[in-house]
Amino acid sequence: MKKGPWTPEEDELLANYVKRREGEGLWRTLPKRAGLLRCGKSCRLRWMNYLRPSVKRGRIAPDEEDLILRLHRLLGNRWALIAGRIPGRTDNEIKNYWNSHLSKKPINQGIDPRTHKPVDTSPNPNSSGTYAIQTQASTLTLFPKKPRPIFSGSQPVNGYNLDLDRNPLVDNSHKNLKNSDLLMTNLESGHENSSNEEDDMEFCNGETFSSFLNFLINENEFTDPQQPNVISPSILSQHVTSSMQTFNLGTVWEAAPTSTVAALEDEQEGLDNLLPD
DNA sequence: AATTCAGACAACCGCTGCTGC
DNA sequence: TGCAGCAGCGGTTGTCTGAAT
Repeated sequence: MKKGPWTPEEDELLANYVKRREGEGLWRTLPKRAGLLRCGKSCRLRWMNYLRPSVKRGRIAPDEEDLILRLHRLLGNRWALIAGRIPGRTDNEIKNYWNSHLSKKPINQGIDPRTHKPVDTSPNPNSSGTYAIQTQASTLTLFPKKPRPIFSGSQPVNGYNLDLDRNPLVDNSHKNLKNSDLLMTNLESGHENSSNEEDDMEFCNGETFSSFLNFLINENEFTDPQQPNVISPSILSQHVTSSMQTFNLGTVWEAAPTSTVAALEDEQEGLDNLLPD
């Protein structure tokens, strides 16, 4: 089994085979059929990241860079999802570009590239829990009208512990969702837990998710002009309400009342435990 | 000219989730 | 319900190339 860089001859063998024969898929048996001394995984990666006709070569344009930054702020290191929004770019390419270029930009601006929030190493006695609001859109406060547990156990998202049983951002008495990642996950999956017979929720499809993501990318609509790094709950709740109408999200989501957001801001204690080392 | 170093990118590896049996 | 096979994902490592010394 050969490893390392691909030769032009190997590229030609693989590309010709995929184009002329069976297309993508059946990667495990493809190398033997195509006459390649590579593992199927390597063939798939080479095709997806380099040989596929739709792959765009060349430098990342400024508008693409801006889009990557915005999507990363929303989605974290979910490179495949980000790549899906940028035509011709692969997850590997975006990941590499982020690690070698973009991750340094926020640092230079005093922003943590992982959380997209200001780096503040000094203790802040006046933080009063607003840290929760400043941890990017991940604190977007949304929950179903008919609350129910969807996730259990620990699930690190963007470097934060989202253990629903211990996470002070989660109102466990109501099992409300208070994280856009959870929202995203449910939007993407179409919500697999909707088999409950008393379930009258309508979960959106991928197209709706795509539209909703487009909507979220326009970050300026969510931010307070006086605090550009802070998602404004009031502005957000207005837009979430409108998004329910615009994207036909049905009765699934409603914005948290302002009082809930205020209550969150009082839950400073224990937040430090959520921070990554 | 030779060597070292850092950046960019390609490729690998381990893991997860999905699907079919 | 459990298992195996598979595709896909994200973190990590390897390789190449050009600049600096």
